[in-house]
Amino acid sequence: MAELAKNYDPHATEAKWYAWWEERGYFHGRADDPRPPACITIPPPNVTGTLHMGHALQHAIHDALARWARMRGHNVCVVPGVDHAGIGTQIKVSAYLYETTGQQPHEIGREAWLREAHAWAARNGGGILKQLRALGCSYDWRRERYTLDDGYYHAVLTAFRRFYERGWIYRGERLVNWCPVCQTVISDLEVEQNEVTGALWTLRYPGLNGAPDVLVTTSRPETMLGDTAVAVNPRDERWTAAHGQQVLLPLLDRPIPIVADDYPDPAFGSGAVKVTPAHDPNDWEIGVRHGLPVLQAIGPDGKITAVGGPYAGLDRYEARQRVLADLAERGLLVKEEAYTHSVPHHDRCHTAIEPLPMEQWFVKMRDLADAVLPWYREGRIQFHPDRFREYGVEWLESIRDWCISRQLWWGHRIPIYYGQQSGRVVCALSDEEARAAFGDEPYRQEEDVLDTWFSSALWPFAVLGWPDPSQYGYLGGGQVDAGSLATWHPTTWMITARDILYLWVARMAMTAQEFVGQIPFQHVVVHPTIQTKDGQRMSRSLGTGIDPLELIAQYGADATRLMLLIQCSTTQDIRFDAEIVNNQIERSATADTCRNFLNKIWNAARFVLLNLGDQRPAALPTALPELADRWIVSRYQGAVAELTAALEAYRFDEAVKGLYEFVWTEFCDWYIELAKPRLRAGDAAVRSVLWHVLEGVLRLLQPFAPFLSEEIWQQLGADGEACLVAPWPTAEPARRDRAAEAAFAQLQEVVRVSRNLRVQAGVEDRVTIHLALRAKSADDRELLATTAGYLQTLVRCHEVDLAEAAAGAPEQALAAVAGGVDVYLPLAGLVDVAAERERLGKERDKAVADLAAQRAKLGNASFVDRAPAAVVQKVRDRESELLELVARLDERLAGLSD
RNA sequence: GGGCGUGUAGCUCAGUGGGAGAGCGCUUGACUCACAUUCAAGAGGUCGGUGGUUCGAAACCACCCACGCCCA
Repeated sequence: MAELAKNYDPHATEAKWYAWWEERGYFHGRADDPRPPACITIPPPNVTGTLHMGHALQHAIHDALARWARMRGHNVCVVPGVDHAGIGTQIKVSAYLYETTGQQPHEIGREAWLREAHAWAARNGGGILKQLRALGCSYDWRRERYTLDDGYYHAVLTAFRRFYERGWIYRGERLVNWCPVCQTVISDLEVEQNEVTGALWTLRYPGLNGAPDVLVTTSRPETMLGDTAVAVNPRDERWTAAHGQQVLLPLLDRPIPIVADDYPDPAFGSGAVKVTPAHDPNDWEIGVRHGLPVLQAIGPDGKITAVGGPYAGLDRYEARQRVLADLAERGLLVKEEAYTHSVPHHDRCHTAIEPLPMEQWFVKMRDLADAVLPWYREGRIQFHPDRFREYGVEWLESIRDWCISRQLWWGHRIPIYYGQQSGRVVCALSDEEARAAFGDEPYRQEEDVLDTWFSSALWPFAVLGWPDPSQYGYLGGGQVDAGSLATWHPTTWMITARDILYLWVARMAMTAQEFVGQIPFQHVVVHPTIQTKDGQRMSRSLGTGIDPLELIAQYGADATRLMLLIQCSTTQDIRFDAEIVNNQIERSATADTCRNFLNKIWNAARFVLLNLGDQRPAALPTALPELADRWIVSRYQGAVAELTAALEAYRFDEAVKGLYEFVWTEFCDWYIELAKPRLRAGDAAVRSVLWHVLEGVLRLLQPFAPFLSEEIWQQLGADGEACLVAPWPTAEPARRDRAAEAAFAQLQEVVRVSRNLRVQAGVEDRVTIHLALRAKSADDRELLATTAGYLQTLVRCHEVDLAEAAAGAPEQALAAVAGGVDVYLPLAGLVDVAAERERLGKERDKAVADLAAQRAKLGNASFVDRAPAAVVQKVRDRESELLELVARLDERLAGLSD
């Protein structure tokens, strides 16, 4: 057996074990495996993306759950994949082409551009999946899917056609969110509201034919070029006379009507608003109600159209300045005031959205939403934490139709074909189908592609082979695992950040209901968002992002995983404590803690292996005569039960902290220390306990820190091939020994108190002392008698003088109380009486205060009557304990006064 | 405007009805034969505020304050 290095070096072991696991096929799921299934289809990262902290946390959770399920005997299948990420990729590829060839997309045309884009994605794509291997993720890489692979493309078109045949897909003119930079429409969910400091201008529209002048306020004066009315509230008496009259739109001198509508707020300004149906969602609605014309004053390029007369061709912001200047010149600009308001922006390029009326494709959502609402309401899909279920219900209840067309080339081209002569519209899954449908008539395909989220909404079942698992249940290398969909759908877990609960999770539920008639996943685990130390958003562009690979390089994959999981509670944000200096991680206390923890386990293992040599100890004896053995084995049972419960509740922080506490404090600080003299004495039981508890700890650690646990587990020579497939430890109630735990707790108290006395007395660490103990109860005396050796080891005392309480205190000794035991540290002639009196006096004050609190409770009749008997008894016990403590301290203080 | 989250030790956070906790940091001591990425001891908190429910509130309820997120 090779001796372990003094410190754990993660990098040496990580690559070795990952390759070994993969080579032995441990990550593979097989549909015909009869064990209970467990499946995760990972949220596909963008093909162009790189790993960020959010991914790292998400996949630390994914892999912990996957490994845990594998150890619990499930047939685990984690399907990885990537998303083509429509707009993001199109922007990147176009920028790359422009840089390298100086060509714009329209110059090379759709087909050539797509060839370039596919080639680019093949070269640069899927980087995140490679990085996930560095994190240790045990995914079935053979099954890797891509939203643009043949099978997936087919699934997307099939889904479109099924919706189309249902009559749920329609084309219509609506006000859409147009991004003038990306040159495409985006959905409501891709819009982010940003606070913008702008101004609020008040404009005067002169009345015609005796109508009053109307003052309107706006934050976007340039849109006045497209105004087709002004509106006032019918309840606003100031304007009653003006209903139906007209005002003259300044600059363009166009007469427009004054309409009465409930939208304007009489309390706000003049009570009148300008109405620009083509450029404002509220105005669009007013326009619909009053049959107003829609005049598009701003074009898709963000410039003023011919509608804007003399302003045509100006950029929208330039036009704003010109309009304001011209209005001012005519004396029609009444007021300008500073104004902060939220303005819709595109969440990818952060350009201000321009609402425009356009023909787009929509999906009717009402029926789909109604079909899944019961799943949400009744908790058939379980959310962790549950509050996110209610969050989904609200969205589904007020759902709006989904705009699914995008003016892009990168994506799934909408499978709609138009007959050139008849104008007939046909939905076809292929060009062949379309040709058959149109016969001799020339036809052309719709130019737009589908929203990326339309394709990812099919993810859980599409990656498992829908619509035809015998053909698309891809297993890599041209092979198919036809049973995949039947075996693993519904999947077990969907692990996600909360920002895509609408965008993605709810839509997956709706498509699954429609296409496979099942919930897509049993549990949705919503993890927190990682922020910077100061609570800022982590973002590479802001320079506040942290590269998880850098963390892995600095701390190792296991420590990185632990660091993420130990912070993963039910809160919605995590502040990651790393200090960043010059874009480098200077230090992270949490990461340090986790690395130190792993090093601690490494050294505990080193200790065990050094002492056991090549001999694996015998099975754990049923009867353990030694208290310490019974105690640690019992505590181990507790750790197993608590850790399992924490994972079942998705409390990764509790899981890791519980293990940390057990391993470091109980196993290392107490048990191993006590084991040392016994090992020297050749005790066999201690070897067995050390080995078995350590072996169990490694299995408990495997989901969180797979590399370290595999490395040590292999050296221990445990039964089985790999820690990764070893059975998850189960608590054995027969090994739980509450009496041993209570006895050991009393002993620990004596040790703590004795150590404190040593420090109080200023005894040097290496000096051994004499200790006198006085115990009132026979049980305590027996405990102390049988464990005197423990005190010698843990307190460094050479002799323990044990007697019953009546024996009284030794002369010249420091004193303290540890539960039912009086502890004395005799120091012939060395006791500083004044200091000792002060110390004991403080202790007495504390006890007296505590006693008073207990008595106050017991003096309260309603407490005694109404509190549960057990609680009252507990207070009574505490009262008598404290009473005795005070008496003992008094006695001791009296003894000091001589 | 509506919804949600957060506020506990200097920092990052656990703790949902009955004696205030962890890690880091800090103070003191120790290179003790697994580990100085360590060991031992210690200091440090009107649990955001006010009111209520209760025999009893850090926890439950109401309102308020501060910060953050989502929706409109």
